[in-house]
Amino acid sequence: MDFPGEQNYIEQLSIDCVIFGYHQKQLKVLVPKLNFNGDFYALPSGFVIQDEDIDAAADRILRGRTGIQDTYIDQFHVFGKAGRSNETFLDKLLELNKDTLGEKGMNKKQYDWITKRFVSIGYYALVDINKVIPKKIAIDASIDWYDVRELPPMIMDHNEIVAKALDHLRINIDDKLIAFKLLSETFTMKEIQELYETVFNKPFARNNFQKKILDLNVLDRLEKKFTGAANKAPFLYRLRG
Amino acid sequence: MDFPGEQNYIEQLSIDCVIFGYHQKQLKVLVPKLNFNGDFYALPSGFVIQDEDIDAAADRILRGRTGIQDTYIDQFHVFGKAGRSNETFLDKLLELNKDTLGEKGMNKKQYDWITKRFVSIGYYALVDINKVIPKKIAIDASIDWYDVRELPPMIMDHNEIVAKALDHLRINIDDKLIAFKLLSETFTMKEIQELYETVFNKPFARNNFQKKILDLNVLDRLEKKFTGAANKAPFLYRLRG
DNA sequence: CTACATTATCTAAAATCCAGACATTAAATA
DNA sequence: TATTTAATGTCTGGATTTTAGATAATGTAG
Repeated sequence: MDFPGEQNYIEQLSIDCVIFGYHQKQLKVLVPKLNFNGDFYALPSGFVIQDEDIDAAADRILRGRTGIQDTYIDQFHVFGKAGRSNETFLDKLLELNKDTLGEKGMNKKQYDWITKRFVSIGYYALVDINKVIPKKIAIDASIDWYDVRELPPMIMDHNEIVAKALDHLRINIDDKLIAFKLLSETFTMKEIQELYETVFNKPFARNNFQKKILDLNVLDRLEKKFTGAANKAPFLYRLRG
Repeated sequence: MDFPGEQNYIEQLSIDCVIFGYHQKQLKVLVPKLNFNGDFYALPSGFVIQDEDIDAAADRILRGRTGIQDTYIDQFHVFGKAGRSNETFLDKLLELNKDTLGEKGMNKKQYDWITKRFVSIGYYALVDINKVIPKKIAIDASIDWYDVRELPPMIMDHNEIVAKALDHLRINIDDKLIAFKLLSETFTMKEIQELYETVFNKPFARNNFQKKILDLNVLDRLEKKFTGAANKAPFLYRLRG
C-alpha cells in the first residue's frame, strides 16, 4: 500500500500484484507486512500515474518490491465490487496506532482519497525467487515469502485475489510457457516436474511428463548436473531463445 | 458513449461492451453510431457509479442497449495505455458539429472530465440476436449489427477491443459452454456447427462434431424439426438445466 | 566390481481423434 | 405408391495420442 504523494495518480484505481516464486516444492507469494501495530498484511499495490500505461505501473510496483524487471507479468482480473474500500482496514489501523500517529495519522485529504471505493486491477508475476531481494518500502515492517496455501489473512479481498491469480496461473502455465519463469535459468527435469506437482497439487508420471515437456520443443539440453549423489546425473535444461 | 450527468461516476474509468450476436452464419457485434456529423462509431460504453459493482455497471450498459439481462457477460481485458483518451475523437466531433453544438458543445467541466485519460474495462456479452431490440440512447443516431469481420472504423481503440474480445470468445467457447448463448433456446446440430465454423472461420467434420457436442452431455434432445425441406428432419436440442 | 538410487528411454495397451462409409428419413417427383 | 433426392444420424477402422509398465543407462558408495 502506497500513499498519494506529489504524484498525480488516477483516483479510485489501484493495482494489486500477486508475485509468485517457487522454492523447495513450495509455491510462494511475496507478502509485505505493514509497519504498524496490528497484523496488517497487504499485497504489493500501487496506483497508476496519469501518464503511465497500466502495464508500466504494474512493472514499477513489481520492480519496487523485488528489483526484478523483464519477467513475466500479466493482468488477470479486475476486482470492482461496490463496497471495495480501504476504509474498514484503515480505521482499524488508525485505531490501533493512535499513540504514534495521532487521531488520523494523515491529513483529511489523504484519508478521504485513500478510503474511497477502489477498483483494482490484479496482476500476477512469476519470478526466480533466487534473484529477488525483497525490498521494504517506507510503509513496510517486513516483506516475506509465504506458501500460497498458508497465507496470512490479508486486508480487504487480497486473499481472494491470490486465489484467483492461482487459477489463472494454472490455466496459463502450459499455453504461455510461463512455468520456467519460476525456476533458475537452468534446471533439471525433476525440478520442472516438482514445480508442476506443486502448482497443481497432484503427481505426474515421470516418464510421460518428460515426454510432454520435451515435446514442447522449447528447451535446450545442456550438460549434466553432477550432484555427488550416488545415482545417474540428470541433464540440465534451459529455455531456448 | 455517455456523458456524466448528475450521476456520481468514478473518474477516468469506463466500461466498453462487445455485444456478440449470431445470425445467418455471421458473427455480429452491436455498434451504435453517434448522432453527429461525421461517421463516429463507438462501442456501447459507460461509467461506473460510485456504489455500483463493475459487473453491475456492465449489465446496466448491456441492458440499456439490448433490453437483455441474465445472459452471459464477462470481463476479458483492461485497456489502459497512457495516451488512451477521448480527446482526439471529441475534438474532431466538435469541429465537425460547430454549427449545432457551438464551439465546445458542452461546458468546460464536462469537456475536461470526458477528455481525461481513461482506463477501460472490456466486457463481452453473448446474446440471442432475436431477443434483442437494439435501443438508441440519446447520443445515438443508430445502432446496428455488423459482421465482426466488417466493422466500421470505430473511435479510439474500439476495433482492437473487439479483436481481443473475439480472442477470448474463442478461448472460452468450449470451457464455459457459452456458444449456446448465441442461439435461440432450441437449435439444431447444424446450427451449432455453423456457429462454430463462423467463430473459428474453419470447417468442422459433421460426424465428429456431433459426437463432440453430444459428448459434452449438456444438451437435451427434443422433438424433430420439420422444415418442409425434402430431407430428413433434424432433431432440436436445448441446453439442459 | 557390485549394489543402489535415480534418470532416460522404449514399448505395448488403452483411449481418443479422424475420415470415410453406411443407414435413415422427409418431402418431391414420377 | 414407388422412387429419387438431399440432408441427418450412426458406425467403423485406421491413425494418433495418452497412459502405464518395463527396460536400459549411469554416477557414486562400499
